[in-house]
Amino acid sequence: MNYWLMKSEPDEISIDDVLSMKSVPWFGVRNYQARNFMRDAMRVGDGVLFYHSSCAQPGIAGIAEVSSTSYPDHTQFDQDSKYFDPKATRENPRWMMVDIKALRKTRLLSLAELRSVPELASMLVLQKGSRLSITPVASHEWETILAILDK
DNA sequence: GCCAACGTTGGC
DNA sequence: GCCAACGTTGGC
Repeated sequence: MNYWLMKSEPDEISIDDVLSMKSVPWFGVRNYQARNFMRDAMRVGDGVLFYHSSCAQPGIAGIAEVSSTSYPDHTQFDQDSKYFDPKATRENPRWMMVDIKALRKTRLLSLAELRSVPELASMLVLQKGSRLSITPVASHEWETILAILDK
């Protein structure tokens, strides 16, 4: 079992939005590293820290899980989508996605608070210049965060 | 809105 | 394969 942190702009999809649905297809990822994580490493049941980014209060907003293996992101074929990719074909899809299922909303564990916890200093999302929308989370980081949230 | 940091593109 | 130019991310 692996753990992940996945960023979402709450203006687009917030933890409340995801909670209101059984599962959501994580379309629109257009970064190879992030795609490779979904395609090669994600398994059904993997834990997900749902992170709100590009907003007034960035931070972890909920807990989710991976609910499907990867499959082609249909928006790459849709000319009307902002995620359309003219170089992608149905025979050779370039972008993949998984489904995500929200488990619960948490209190907002802010970026500032994450930075204040020494055990979490290794988190990829906290590294300088980190922009990846999907990053692996070490099991000790996952457990530390759950312990903080359950306190 | 600013801007540092990063990823991608494309000419050579 | 190099690398400058460009576009994007995302905190502040």
